[in-house]
Amino acid sequence: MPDPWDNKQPIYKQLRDRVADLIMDGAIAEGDAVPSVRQVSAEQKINHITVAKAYQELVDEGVLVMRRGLGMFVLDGARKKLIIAERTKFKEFEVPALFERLTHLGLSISELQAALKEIDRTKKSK
Amino acid sequence: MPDPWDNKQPIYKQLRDRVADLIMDGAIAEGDAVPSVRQVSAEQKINHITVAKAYQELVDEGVLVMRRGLGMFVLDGARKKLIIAERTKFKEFEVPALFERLTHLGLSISELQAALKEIDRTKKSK
DNA sequence: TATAGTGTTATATTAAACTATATCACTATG
DNA sequence: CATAGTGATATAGTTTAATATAACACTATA
Repeated sequence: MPDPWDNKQPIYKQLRDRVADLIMDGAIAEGDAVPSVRQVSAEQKINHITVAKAYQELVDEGVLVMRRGLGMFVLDGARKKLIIAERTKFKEFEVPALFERLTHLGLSISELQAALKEIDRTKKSK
Repeated sequence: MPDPWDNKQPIYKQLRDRVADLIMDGAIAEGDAVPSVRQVSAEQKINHITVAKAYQELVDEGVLVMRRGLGMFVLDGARKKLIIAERTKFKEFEVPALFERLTHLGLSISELQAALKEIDRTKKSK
């Protein structure tokens, strides 16, 4: 398997997004510890400072809290908070950008809808 | 007005996308010259090498051609070629990523559709 | 009280993107 | 043929991201 990182965004940003997704999905529950900096660093073969930088972003967002000597933990209420914040980002920036993209490509909203439903069917049937 | 560049992608990539959009929209017609490297460099206050790098990508894609001493020109058939290539990128990569994004945010395809139509109505009524 | 596991900090190095300045080769036009 | 407008090239410097290596401070536990 090739590296799971693309070069369109810094690794620490991608890692932050990944952890945020896991929290929003409930795969990492509130109160739980997030995988340790050293563990992620070793498993993903990336520098521990890169991992710490990703976690620090989530600390700044009020999603994670650091307990000295213990690790980083998901705060209570973090899941809802994250989803609200990400939905706002989505509607404010990503949806308008998507609309522009459709316009330039000469594609309709219906065509996008069809493509999304196609993926939905594919996922459900496995 | 702040800088029209975001920091999520290198400037030369963003510039390449902008020019590609102009060509797909027909704002720059086939056979026309694209704004000169020096002109863009001066207007946007970015280095000329950054501009040349953006244009070079479009040359490599078979969209632009360089005529020594004259400038860079949009090739015949480039518009259609670009639209086909960009639509492929869209369906192969962007739509699946969008589907995942919706899943993580707990949003439905219908909700996205509604948000897009809202933008559509806003744009049409101006 | 060692030991191992947390996150943090410090130093040095590499690579990519971007910048500033200057110069070169080619083309059309006065 | 001089001039101004093309893109390309060369040199050197800054910034950001990421790396490698080492050491530090704190916490739980054997």
